[in-house]
Amino acid sequence: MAVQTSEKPSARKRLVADRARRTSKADQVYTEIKEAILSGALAPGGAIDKLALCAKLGVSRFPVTAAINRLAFERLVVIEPQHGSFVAKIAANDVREWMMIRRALEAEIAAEAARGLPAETQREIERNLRYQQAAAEAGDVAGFYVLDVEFHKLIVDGMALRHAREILDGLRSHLERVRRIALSPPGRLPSAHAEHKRIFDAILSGNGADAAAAMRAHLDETTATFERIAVQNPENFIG
Amino acid sequence: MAVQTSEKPSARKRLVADRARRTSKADQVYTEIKEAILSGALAPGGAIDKLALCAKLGVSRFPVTAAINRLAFERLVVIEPQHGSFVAKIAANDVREWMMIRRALEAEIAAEAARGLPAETQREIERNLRYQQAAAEAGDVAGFYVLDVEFHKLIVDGMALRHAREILDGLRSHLERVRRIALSPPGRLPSAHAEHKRIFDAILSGNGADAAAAMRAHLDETTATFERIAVQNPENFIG
DNA sequence: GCGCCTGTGCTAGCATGCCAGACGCTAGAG
DNA sequence: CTCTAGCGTCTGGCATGCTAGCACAGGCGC
Repeated sequence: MAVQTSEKPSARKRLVADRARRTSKADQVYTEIKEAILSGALAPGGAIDKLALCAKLGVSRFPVTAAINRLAFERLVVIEPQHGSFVAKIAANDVREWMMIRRALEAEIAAEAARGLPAETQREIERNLRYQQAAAEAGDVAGFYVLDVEFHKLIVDGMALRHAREILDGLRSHLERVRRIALSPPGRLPSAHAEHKRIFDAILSGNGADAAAAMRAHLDETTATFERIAVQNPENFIG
Repeated sequence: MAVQTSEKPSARKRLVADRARRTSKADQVYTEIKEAILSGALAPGGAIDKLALCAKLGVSRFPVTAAINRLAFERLVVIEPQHGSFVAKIAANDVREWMMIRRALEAEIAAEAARGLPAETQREIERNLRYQQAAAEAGDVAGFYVLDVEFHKLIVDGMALRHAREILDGLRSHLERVRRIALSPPGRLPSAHAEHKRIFDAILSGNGADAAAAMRAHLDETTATFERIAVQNPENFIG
């Protein structure tokens, strides 16, 4: 089926940089499935039909298998040999542990940031905080969430912490599934914005302990929100 | 043809648990290569010859490709499409970041442990500390290292933190490569044992802040050791 | 009527063959 | 002598066919 219309090999230019940019089919399938899991289109515990995916995406089983293996590695899917692949379920205990890890890491990073954050990053965070305020005042929950995620990423990226960034992204991808179940109440927005501002001010003041404490307080609030979601939607959780 | 004397179908017991125990060829290859990388048999920057591995392990390219993909996912190897697969190099900056993440996580866990560690775990740690003392007095660097790793794992496992355990194992696998380059000087052993004991005592005392501080102090010392290794063996590092 | 056994339809795991891209060497042109 | 174009060879990416193991259901013996 899949009619491979191979284009002309025209340009013989050696673009080594393209190697990084190049996106394999396996990558595309990976992104596709991950998106579906995070958005909830594939429900926790649901089976993943490889052949249907092959047909839908017009690729062979190889890229699909590779993608699912990668997702299994980051614990978003569970592979049962000779049986099937399933979207991982969410345990309430896991949510607590993920948030504990986030708290430990981000508090440490906030303390580190207090010892010096690039000026460029500072400007970006200031802009982000202004947008947060606007979104909070408008009651734009979805918009605020995007800014919220960006705020946390800006600090990590500003400190050029590649590995911490990857770990936190992995945690967030799990937590994102929980958040999808129920958005925070609009009333939470102004306080979240205030907490973010407190973190940023502490970082600017150069007091690492204060910055860490502010980050801890903020993430403890977030954890409480997740707990509420779990309590109010027990059908989506195990344990 | 080949009369497969299928054993007695007797045992009809469905051992679902076996599914988890089952080890695929890809798993075996993965373990094999990872071991080679961590032990230094495959040097940083070195090329990985897939076909040689296929021949050596008597499998086709499929399990090897899957294994290398997994290793690339945890950043132990780098795949350059249409070019080759190489053992990841070690950057001095990465070592600092890995240790920062360890410090943040393990300090948090120590604080958590101070709020209550299972009695069984306490006994195991006490035993471990006695062995540490013996190894330190005997100047058994290699033996002490095994106990050192076990000490840190015991605390995490005692708190039943699966995800933190995985993250820390991943970090340790990277750091293990650095440590292989140069073992700690024997003179470090008694102080390391003393630091471990201080951590454990703080945990038992129930003071979370003390436990976290003790863990931080210990890991800062360890970081200093890594820094020395990097300075004394610049040829093994980039950046 | 009940339970074990076997057949059937699924799955993931694996082997293999082919393709396209990236290097490196060499030969030929300037 | 130098530079470049081209070809050979190596690599990873992908498609596809086959194997083995699990689950479930229906048939056979009891």
